[in-house]
Amino acid sequence: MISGISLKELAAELNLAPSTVSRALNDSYEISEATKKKVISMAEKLNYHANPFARSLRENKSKTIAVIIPERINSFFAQVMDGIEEIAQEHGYHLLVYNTHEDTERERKIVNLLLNGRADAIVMSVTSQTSDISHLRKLHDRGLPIIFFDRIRAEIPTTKFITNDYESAYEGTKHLIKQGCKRIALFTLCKDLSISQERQRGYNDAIKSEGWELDPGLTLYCSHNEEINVKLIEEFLQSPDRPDGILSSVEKLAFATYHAVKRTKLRIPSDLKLISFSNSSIAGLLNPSLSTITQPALSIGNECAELLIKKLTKPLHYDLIDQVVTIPSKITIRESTLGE
Amino acid sequence: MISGISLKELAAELNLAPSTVSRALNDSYEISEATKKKVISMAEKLNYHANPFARSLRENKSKTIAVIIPERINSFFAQVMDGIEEIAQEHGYHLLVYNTHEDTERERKIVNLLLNGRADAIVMSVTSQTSDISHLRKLHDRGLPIIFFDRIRAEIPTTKFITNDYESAYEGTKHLIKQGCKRIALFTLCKDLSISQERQRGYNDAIKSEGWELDPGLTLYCSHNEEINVKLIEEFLQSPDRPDGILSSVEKLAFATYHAVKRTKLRIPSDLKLISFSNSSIAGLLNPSLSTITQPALSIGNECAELLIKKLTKPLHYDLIDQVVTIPSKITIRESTLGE
DNA sequence: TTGTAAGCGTTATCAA
DNA sequence: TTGATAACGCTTACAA
Repeated sequence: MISGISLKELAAELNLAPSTVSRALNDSYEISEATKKKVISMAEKLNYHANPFARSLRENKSKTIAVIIPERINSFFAQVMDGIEEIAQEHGYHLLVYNTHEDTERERKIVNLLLNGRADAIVMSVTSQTSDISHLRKLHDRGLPIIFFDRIRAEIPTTKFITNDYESAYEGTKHLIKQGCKRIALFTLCKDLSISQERQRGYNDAIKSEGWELDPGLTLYCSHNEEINVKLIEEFLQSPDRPDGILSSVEKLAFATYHAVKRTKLRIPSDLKLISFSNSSIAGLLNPSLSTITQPALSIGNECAELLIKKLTKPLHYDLIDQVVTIPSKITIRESTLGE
Repeated sequence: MISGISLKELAAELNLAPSTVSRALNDSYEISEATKKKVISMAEKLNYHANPFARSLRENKSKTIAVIIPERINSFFAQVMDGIEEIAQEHGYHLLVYNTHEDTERERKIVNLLLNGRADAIVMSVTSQTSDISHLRKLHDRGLPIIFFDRIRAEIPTTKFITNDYESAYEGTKHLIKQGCKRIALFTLCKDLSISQERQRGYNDAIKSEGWELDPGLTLYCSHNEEINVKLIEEFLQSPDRPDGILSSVEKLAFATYHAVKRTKLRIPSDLKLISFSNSSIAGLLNPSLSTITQPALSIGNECAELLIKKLTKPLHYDLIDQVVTIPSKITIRESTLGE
């Protein structure tokens, strides 16, 4: 760290007590306008900048929010981050960012790092692998304000922001049915994630609403490895009971599907229709363009930050009550689900 | 911030002096193994975590690096961030992240925020609009270690990491020529950015190497607004002296070109060939798939962080000398530049 | 090998 | 309206 001039030195230069200067800079009512002016102009002249660590130590707060996400190269998480940063910047908060790379061990380490108060609060979306949540519980038990979004853990009693996963998946599946699909598959990452479960429920209920049987073989669990996924999907598409419609619960599985389809003789949408959860701006560029369920990423980020900052600045008036706030997604129909 | 137990309290619990406990926890050679063991186990038992601000204040360093990027929803910057974080985590450094949204005023504010020593160093890529660099100079003059990548400013005497922009643009243009293009356009963001200038030079030299005239009308300066760009490109493609080949110096302009082409009767690659700087994993998914010049984003991030951390931890042995380090890009030929 | 004490740069309490 | 002083939690001379 670079040391500039200190408050004490500034005070000496002004022939004032450090406490007076401190109060003047913090615009205290106890200080005369004349003194304030003098102090401020001298502070500017000498390029004074308050040491944030001394202040944090003294005030017991860091003006910093930690954000933990499972991956960075993902338009949804990137947009949420932008949403959080927008509000944080407005209120003078800084953002400490951590990428877990979908690795629970890494998530645990990062969370433990935050146990020392480096951040005033945490906004996070858990790893798809996370099953043991003792590290999250510890954080919450210590009283550190924490908010979850998208990949939430219901067990931690705090506010969570998600989209209407059930309804979106239901609508998406219904749309595929309306477009003539008879065997609809669900592509997902894992069974454990709450959002995966909700999306699965929405898909299930849409299938059942037609009086159809649920076929467990139509749910494909994918990995985090692009290549493996493409292979997996390709095999699935080559199999005798291949689907004629796919609801992809994750953007990258939709991309993997495009890749896989290229290796087969199938064509989208004639042989296979596809709709996916995705916030990617290039959905419309794919060939054929991809029908999407777009999550309100920016709003989710905004809401997380707003609530958190309210809680931090007015702890008596706001609380992170144990509730799930839902902001609806938007379905955009494009060529990939065009009917015959 | 949440207050846990302090060093003093931990020491009291152990019937030891705070200094002894501090040394034990920091694995000092002065402390006996027996004491160390006792201290560490008690620290764990009582869930002790050193207050980072007290330490920062005392040691005059924050173990934090600030990263400033012009946009987050961009695969290149996201990958660089991942590269920086990888090394930073290894060395126990935290990352403070700021997105300028290509806005110079925002960049200036953020940079001024960092004047107080909140971060030990800065890694940044400037806004494409930045012309006045007094804020950057001030940072550097104060002695804050700063490294630039990609969007660099040569005026600040420090280490910069870039890719071989000139050669890549030259090779890309040459490739278009070899594939039969006669009128090649360059799509770029602005004239001021050093990388834009280098790419322009590469393009220019490739054109001239054929003995062709340089046509200034073939360089298209785009904005940051997607819609405007699509419109601009569409008009360009509809004009009588439309190009038959395009070198796009920015990923998003390639996407905009796909959009624009959709609105015309032109076809890629038969009527128009396209190659672009891009780190997007979906380049191969576009139809036709996009030939790309892929920057070594992860390596750039790694190198930035490694050098910076060396400089921070061993200031006597390493320095951020005024030089530009070049890591080469990789050209991947796909369908968008297929010859007849 | 351990303890004492000072100090990092702030802000808050109390006194003037 | 301003000043003196203590305290936040840590590390490091220096002393024992």
